[in-house]
Amino acid sequence: MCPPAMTLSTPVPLAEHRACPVTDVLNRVGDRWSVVVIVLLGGKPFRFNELHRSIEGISQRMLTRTLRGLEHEGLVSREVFPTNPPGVEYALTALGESLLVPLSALARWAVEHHGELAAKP
Amino acid sequence: MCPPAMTLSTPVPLAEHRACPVTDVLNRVGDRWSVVVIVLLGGKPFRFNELHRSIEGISQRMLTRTLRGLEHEGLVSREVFPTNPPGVEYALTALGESLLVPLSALARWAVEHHGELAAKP
DNA sequence: CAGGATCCGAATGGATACTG
DNA sequence: CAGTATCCATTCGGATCCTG
Repeated sequence: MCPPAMTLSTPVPLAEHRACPVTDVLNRVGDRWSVVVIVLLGGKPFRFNELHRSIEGISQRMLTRTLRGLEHEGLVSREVFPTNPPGVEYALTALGESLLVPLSALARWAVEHHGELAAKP
Repeated sequence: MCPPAMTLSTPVPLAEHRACPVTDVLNRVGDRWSVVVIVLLGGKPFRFNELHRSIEGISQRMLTRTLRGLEHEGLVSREVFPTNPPGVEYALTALGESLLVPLSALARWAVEHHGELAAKP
């Protein structure tokens, strides 16, 4: 399968059938926290605990894992300042910023149509 | 937290602190198959087994569950034709179609920047 | 054809305690 | 401050068998 767009640009690495780009991106960013982090970092760089305080409900472990994941995928950069106590600053990379665009569109849809989705109970 | 956009429109149902709209939407649609199904149905209505054949790798159980979820959230409609053998047709609702728009933007980003994401191994 | 019902392994994610 | 290390519950999702 895979969205129409793919048929335009597909060399397709059949070797080890990787899922289609869309599925792949969602597997990387579609977890519980990644998008939240990206959107926050879209506003300004954050320090670790600053992020921790800003994201309600996230555990320290998950924040670490999420950041490591995003960093490792090239969406977020991590800079260490060897001050005392040490400071670490996270920010979006250029790639991360580019992802922020379509993500913002999705966020807009979310706030606009949020009420129309049926409740879960 | 929650993206800037939220501060513009937030009545906030504090009662039972539901996550922010963005997180909520991602929890509903950010699973393994929902987006794929939505994008496919964006092209035309599908019958059950037609979908099953079109989505490589999905199990019958997951297709059912995904469709039930989307239907129950108001993103997909389900119409039964009491023919013999019976036919069931799935299509996007108006809400589903509206979601397709930002999703397409994300899909476009995916196919364009797919190669830039670092590999996982 | 379009599913419902079970079973089970794998991945996700929270809580907690400890560290340079 | 910015993590790492464990432990454990829940969820996700595939495989398989069965039905109107």
